[in-house]
Amino acid sequence: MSTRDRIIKSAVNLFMQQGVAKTTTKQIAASAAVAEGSIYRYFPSKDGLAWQVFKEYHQHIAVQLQQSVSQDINLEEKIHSLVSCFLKMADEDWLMFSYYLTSQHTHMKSVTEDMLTPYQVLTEVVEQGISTGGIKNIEANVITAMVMGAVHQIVINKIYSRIKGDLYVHRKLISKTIAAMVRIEACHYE
Amino acid sequence: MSTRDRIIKSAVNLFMQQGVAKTTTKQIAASAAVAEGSIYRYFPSKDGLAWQVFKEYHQHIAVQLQQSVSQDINLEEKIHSLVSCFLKMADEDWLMFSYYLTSQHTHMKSVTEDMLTPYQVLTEVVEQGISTGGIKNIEANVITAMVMGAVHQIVINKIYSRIKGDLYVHRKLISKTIAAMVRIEACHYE
Amino acid sequence: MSTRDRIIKSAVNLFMQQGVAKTTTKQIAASAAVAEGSIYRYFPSKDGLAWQVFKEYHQHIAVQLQQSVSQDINLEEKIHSLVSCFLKMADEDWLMFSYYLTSQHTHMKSVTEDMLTPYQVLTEVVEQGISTGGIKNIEANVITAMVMGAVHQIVINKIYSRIKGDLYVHRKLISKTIAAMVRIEACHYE
Amino acid sequence: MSTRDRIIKSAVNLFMQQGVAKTTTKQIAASAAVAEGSIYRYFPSKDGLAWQVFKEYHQHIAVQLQQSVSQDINLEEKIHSLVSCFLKMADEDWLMFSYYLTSQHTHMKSVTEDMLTPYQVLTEVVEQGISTGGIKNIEANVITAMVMGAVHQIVINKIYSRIKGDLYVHRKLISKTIAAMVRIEACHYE
DNA sequence: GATGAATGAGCTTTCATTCAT
DNA sequence: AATGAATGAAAGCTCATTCAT
Repeated sequence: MSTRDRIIKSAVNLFMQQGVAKTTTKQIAASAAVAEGSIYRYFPSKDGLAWQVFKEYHQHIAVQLQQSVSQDINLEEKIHSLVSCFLKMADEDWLMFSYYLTSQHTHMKSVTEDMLTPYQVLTEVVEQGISTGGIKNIEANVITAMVMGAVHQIVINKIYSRIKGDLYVHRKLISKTIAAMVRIEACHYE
Repeated sequence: MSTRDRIIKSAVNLFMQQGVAKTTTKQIAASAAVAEGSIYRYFPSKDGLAWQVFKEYHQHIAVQLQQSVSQDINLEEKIHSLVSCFLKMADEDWLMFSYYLTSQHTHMKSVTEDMLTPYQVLTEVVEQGISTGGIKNIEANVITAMVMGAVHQIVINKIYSRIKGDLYVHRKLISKTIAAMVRIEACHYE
Repeated sequence: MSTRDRIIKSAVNLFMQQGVAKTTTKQIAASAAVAEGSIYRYFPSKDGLAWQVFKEYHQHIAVQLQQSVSQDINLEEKIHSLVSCFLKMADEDWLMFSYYLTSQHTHMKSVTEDMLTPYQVLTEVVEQGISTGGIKNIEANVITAMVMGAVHQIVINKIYSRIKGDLYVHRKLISKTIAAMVRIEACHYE
Repeated sequence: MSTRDRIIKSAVNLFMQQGVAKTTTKQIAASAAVAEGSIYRYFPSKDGLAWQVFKEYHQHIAVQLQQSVSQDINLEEKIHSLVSCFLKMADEDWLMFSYYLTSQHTHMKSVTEDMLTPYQVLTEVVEQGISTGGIKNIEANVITAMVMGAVHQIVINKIYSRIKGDLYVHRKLISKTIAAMVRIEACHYE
């Protein structure tokens, strides 16, 4: 494990336990068994470290999601692929995944238009669904939000210990539920 | 507006813009037009202020949600009441509401069993639905998570400017979608 | 007990336990059952209170000591009177007395020439002893220091719990010891 | 001179002039020509610094006193050794010595049983004197207090400018006086 | 005389960052 | 590449003091 990776792992671990602000560079250095100064050879600052780690993983997730649906044609298949991919990633690197989810609010302002995001991948799938007629409801942003939230909260509730064990086992139920969500027809506002 | 309320409003405003850690007591005091020391007459510390405000509003939401469903018998009615109440509260006090949602991760560890939470209110409604047969799926915790997440994300995406305008207008679509979610039957795991 | 006296008693009590610096006006007010602001009706400041109380008691001791020897002619009688008076005062108002002794270092710089001090009273007795021939040693300041220190330390060691119980019972032994001290002849420095 | 020693010297100097409470860490840092933060690399806090310096010197004195009498057999010799050692130390490092004496009241509560103290060394000498018959009076704690006080006050009165110049020159007179003190026979209390 | 909320200067302490080694 | 002592800006917080009631 490289020095850089040791720093990342130690940092994310501490960030999750205490938050970025309450985590000191001294703690990170001690946990990674490097000198405090060494952090600055790989990252511009503590906040820069927090951001860079978020950004890399954020984009990693987006790429994985995009690849997971690349072969699918059918909407239901796409949903299943996305959900499965998402849950598998959460199970496989729980530390990074939970850090990604809980630190979103902090970093979202810094996400620029040119970056590929999970939200964009999902939006694209939904919009394709609308254009091909599989999705009747035309309020894409509301649907997309609800779908994304539904899956996110599964992970968040595991962080809060309201759900235990691997999440991948729930992929069918979750996919089915989401399939039902997108099938809803548009409402006429009174 | 009392000194305490001025402090709360100024603090939450700054917390939302910069996060708790990056907000200084000096800023809060200046914004509330009180002396820095006055913060400590009403709150034990900056973090204590952040927690207390979260806690009060968290419980306020729970109570409002509980009241909103108290008259309903039908499951669909309950869902509609909860969704409407939730969205109305978000629209009415957007500042507090968005602070509540974005600071959840920080404060959830400190929530004790004896506190009434929105999650509890929703869980109760879902479990009643299961026991009365309206909900077929018996994985209450997964359903509850997805439902909660779906509604939360609506608000979060407004914070991220992915959704614009009042949220209350979407109550019918959201309620209908959630009604569809809970109607899903249980899956048999392979 | 007047408000002023309640403040003094509470303050001195706290000063002894924690030192003047670590004692807050809030504590004094709470202990004296008055409002914080009321302290300032009787004293100019916290440090002013500490000083004023010291000064009053310091002079009170000096006056008592002076009176105690006013009738005595014989040197041994004078020593016995001073010692007895000193010990009796310590026993009678232990709180004030121990405050006086332990806070001396802090306040000594502020003692002006015109104030009557215990040290002056003792010096006078010693110098009379020298001039009447009862004391052979002419290094008055060294003798006086040693005599004063011998008696002081009795009280200090009670503060440190190295001596227990009333001090007045030791008056004979102490007087006798001091009588022996002043009887020492001068040394010729090599 | 090491960073730590520069901090100690500057701190003690300021503590003597103004007291610990009125001395700021800024002043210490400026006087020692180090950054404020550097104080905390060597000491846990300002009070911790005050205590640690006291403790080290307190124990240093105790060790020196113990060594000074280690070769002596005769009681009078012991007294002379202790007095000479004590006065020499005062003359040699006046700053530390006067800090030690004036800050005793503050720190005495924190002295634990396992620490070697000057008081213990003196007590041992007195008790040996009693057991070997050189000291008739069996109230060891009263004698010890008086002897200790007599020598302390010499130093204190120099702090108060009541005595000028080196103290070591007075060693013969002081030793002789103390020898007379311990020779006093016990009193029968009426 | 008494109160105690409000003040704000100034304190101790922390800690991200630098840089000589 | 790695170190960790030194830095010093800036933070949270305290608390003596004031003053309208």
